[in-house]
Amino acid sequence: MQQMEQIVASLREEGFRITPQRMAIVDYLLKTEDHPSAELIHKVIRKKYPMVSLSTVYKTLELLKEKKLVNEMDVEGEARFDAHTDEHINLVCMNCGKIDDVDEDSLKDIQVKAARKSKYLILKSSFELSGYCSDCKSKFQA
Amino acid sequence: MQQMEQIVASLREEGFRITPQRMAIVDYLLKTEDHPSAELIHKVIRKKYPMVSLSTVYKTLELLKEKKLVNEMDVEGEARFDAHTDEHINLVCMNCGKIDDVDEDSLKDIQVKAARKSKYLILKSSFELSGYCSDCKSKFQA
DNA sequence: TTCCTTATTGATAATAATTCCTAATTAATA
DNA sequence: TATTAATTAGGAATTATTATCAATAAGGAA
Repeated sequence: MQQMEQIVASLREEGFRITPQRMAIVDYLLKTEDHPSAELIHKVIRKKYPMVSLSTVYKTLELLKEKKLVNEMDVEGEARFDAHTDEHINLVCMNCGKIDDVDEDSLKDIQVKAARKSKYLILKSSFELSGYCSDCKSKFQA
Repeated sequence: MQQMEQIVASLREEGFRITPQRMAIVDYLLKTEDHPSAELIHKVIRKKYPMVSLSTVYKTLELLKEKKLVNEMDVEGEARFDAHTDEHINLVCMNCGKIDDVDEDSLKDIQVKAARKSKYLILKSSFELSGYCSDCKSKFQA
């Protein structure tokens, strides 16, 4: 679990400016358990900080992604973001769109094995399972 | 490794028609080791069968996806397709865009564990590692 | 603090992947 | 072969994302 100060330090260190817009986006991403889209981040943040534009949200997410401070994932053609950057599995509900995280230590081993077999230099990982969450599952068993 | 006949049978069984367009797309996906985009599938297929439109490619891929005859994955905002539906890890080269598959038996276990922990009903899985392939890797070590 | 430089922002235009629309076509069945 | 409902072609529409660029403001220097 990373903290605001770490992220701010990491950006400042490389000469990036700490703006209220960036703070707001990072703050929201750290506090939420969701995996929001750029659009949703924009919508939520505007309630508190009306002076944040959608293009700034996109640019900030791109920066955070590059610095590996957030992960990006794709759900049905839409990018979703997550500041929880430890190795984990994303569970995507195909009905309600919710995303849950599941910690799983063995992912690291798999990554190492795959790197060895393939001779790739691995920089990013994404483990995703899709289906129906416990709530939605019941609707399909009626 | 699935065969053409299986796919054709599986579609016909559910009342879907076997059209030359669908055959061409399935045929190409079964023969290639690549993980082509809709655009590329269209381009390649038109050489042999000029009467296939891009929207048909999209619709056919959607159908094949629904019937779980191909998997879809996302590479930098572009959908890529793969008729190799066994459990495996996709290795995506962030430099040349190549995608390799690595078989890994332990994925099934992980899937079962995650389903148990989360109470999700798992329908689809996607294990993806990104980095540099062995060819591109060397360019970054000069 | 005040000024300066330049990264960052906001508004909108541009782009590109995908989906939608619908008349024309055709695979499958009798 | 005739029938008909599924499928297709092609272009328009949609939509998430990126690009553009003048205006603004963060951070360093004086």
